[in-house]
Amino acid sequence: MNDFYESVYEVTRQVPPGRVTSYGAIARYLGTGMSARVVGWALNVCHDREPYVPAHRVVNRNGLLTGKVHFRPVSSMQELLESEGVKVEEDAVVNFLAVFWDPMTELNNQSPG
DNA sequence: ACGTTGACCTATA
DNA sequence: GTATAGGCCAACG
Repeated sequence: MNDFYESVYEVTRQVPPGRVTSYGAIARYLGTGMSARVVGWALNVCHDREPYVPAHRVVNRNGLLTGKVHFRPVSSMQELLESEGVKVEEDAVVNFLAVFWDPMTELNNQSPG
C-alpha cells in the first residue's frame, strides 16, 4: 500500500477515544497536497488494513456521520462513538466543537497541559 | 484513454 | 445562515 494511505491511517489512529476529526484536517495535516476526498477513500478501504483504524472517529467538517453508511452495520459508527463517550444525534456529533481533534494542532504543537 | 462518481472543503452571492 | 459553483485526487465503468 502507498505510504499515503498509511499516513492517513497513522493520523486516524492518533485520534484519541472520545474525540473526532475531519477528513480535511487529516488531509491538511499531511500537506494539503491531496484532497480530503482521497482521505475518505483511504478510510473506505481501511477495513482491510492490518491495525484497527478508528474510521468512526472521522467525520466531515460539519460533524455529520456521512460515512456511517459504509459501516456494517450502518449504526456501528454511531454506537462506537457513543461507546467511547462521543454523543451522537441525528447522525451528527454532539458538541462537535468540543470533541473536535485537529492533528495539525494537536500533533504539531502539543499544549503542555 | 475518457467520463462519471465519491466517507470533502472552500469561495462567492 | 442558506444556496450555488469550483477544485482536488483516486477508483470504477
